[in-house]
Amino acid sequence: MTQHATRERRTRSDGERTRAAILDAAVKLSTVDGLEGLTIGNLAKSLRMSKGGLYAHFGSKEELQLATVDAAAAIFTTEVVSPSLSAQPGVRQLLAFCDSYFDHLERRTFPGGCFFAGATLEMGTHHGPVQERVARFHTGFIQLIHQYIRTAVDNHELAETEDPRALALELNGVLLAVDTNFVMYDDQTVLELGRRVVRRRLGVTEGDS
Amino acid sequence: MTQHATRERRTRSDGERTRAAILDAAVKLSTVDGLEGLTIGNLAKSLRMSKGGLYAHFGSKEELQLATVDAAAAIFTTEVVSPSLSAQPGVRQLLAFCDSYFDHLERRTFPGGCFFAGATLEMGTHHGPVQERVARFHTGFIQLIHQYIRTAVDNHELAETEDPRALALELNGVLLAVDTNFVMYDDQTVLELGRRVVRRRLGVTEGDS
DNA sequence: TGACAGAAAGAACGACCGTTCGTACTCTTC
DNA sequence: GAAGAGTACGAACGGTCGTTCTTTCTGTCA
Repeated sequence: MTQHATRERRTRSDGERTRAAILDAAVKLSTVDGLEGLTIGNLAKSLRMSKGGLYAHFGSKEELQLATVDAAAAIFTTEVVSPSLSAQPGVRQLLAFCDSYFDHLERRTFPGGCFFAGATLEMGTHHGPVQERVARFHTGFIQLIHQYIRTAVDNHELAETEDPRALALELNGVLLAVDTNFVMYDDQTVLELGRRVVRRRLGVTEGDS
Repeated sequence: MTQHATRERRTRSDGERTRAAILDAAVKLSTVDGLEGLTIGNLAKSLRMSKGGLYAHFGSKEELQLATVDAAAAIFTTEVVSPSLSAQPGVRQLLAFCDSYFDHLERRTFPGGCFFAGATLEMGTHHGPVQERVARFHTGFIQLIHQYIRTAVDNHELAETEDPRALALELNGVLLAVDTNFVMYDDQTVLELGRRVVRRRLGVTEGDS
């Protein structure tokens, strides 16, 4: 029995670099035009390469979309989830999550605002593998928020009557509303408003890190 | 000087009926595929008419999109705004607005969830006449919420320290989060959760109409 | 009733869509 | 350095996009 029983595709170092560049452009383009509005032609043009060349890395548009979701998830994890994980358990983690979210909007990580705000709404009614991938990530980060809230309740930082599901919905809502307003009106002040609203809701007094 | 100095296009009664049918289908299709994802071919097919026939009513896709936004705005006004206008001034109007919003989601007025939640996010980065039309409507209903809040503060139903802009952002956020979850997971229970959250935030006790 | 204009069909246009293919180049490995 | 596989190009495919045009039909009104 040979060691190539299941033939694995070995990628070359230059190919790996190109693939990363493609996904970087794909994530950015899809926050502007949506995951469905993302086209091979536009993507190729923005990278100054041929459409055929793209198919050396992705066998179909759906594969490209799936990889784009994963790439966006990785960026979101680095910029928003990770900072919250390394904060003090409880309310500080909730605060870090929301603040990091506003920060990643402010520094315009994605030119079209939050990738997942757009993707969840866009793919909500488009059932299939791409929707499932988006939903799985969305579910994951909502559950993370739930966990932060339960910890905060256990730590007596939040009232025992606090319903994790309700508070998570409220926080998720503030993030969505801030994103929508920021993108539509290019309004910087809504970021500060969001930070204030979150602090007030979590009972965090000014001066806390 | 003749009475036809500026030639006005007079629509026939059957044409008016068709136009309404087109817009009805266009609104529904665009909540699923987006305003950009809406195509003349799909629209014609769903109406069992020809693409050419559509151009008797709309000279371009942009005209169609603008008319679609207006048609959606009219439906939204009827189903969500009007019920709130006829409620008692103050908190009851805020409550009526949110409740009517959840109701219009629940009865699936639009198959893809809230038209404007999708349209604002989709058109946010697509500058042009269509975005302006969407933005104008969005601005209008946010300002209506502001007004409701100010009235509620004047009526001492809400604390004087309440910041209208902040509360409007919170309520807008809850609506957006409920819509997103409802569309993505087809989850009925999130509607009831949204109703509870809004009531708690507005300090409305159970039993109020 | 006849004339006119609106409504609708259907064919056709160039452009772009996702995808496939044959070919040439180049990085990696023996 | 030769072999082989990954990388990339560019042309081409059928299909759909938005749009235009010509033609036929029909509601409206003098």
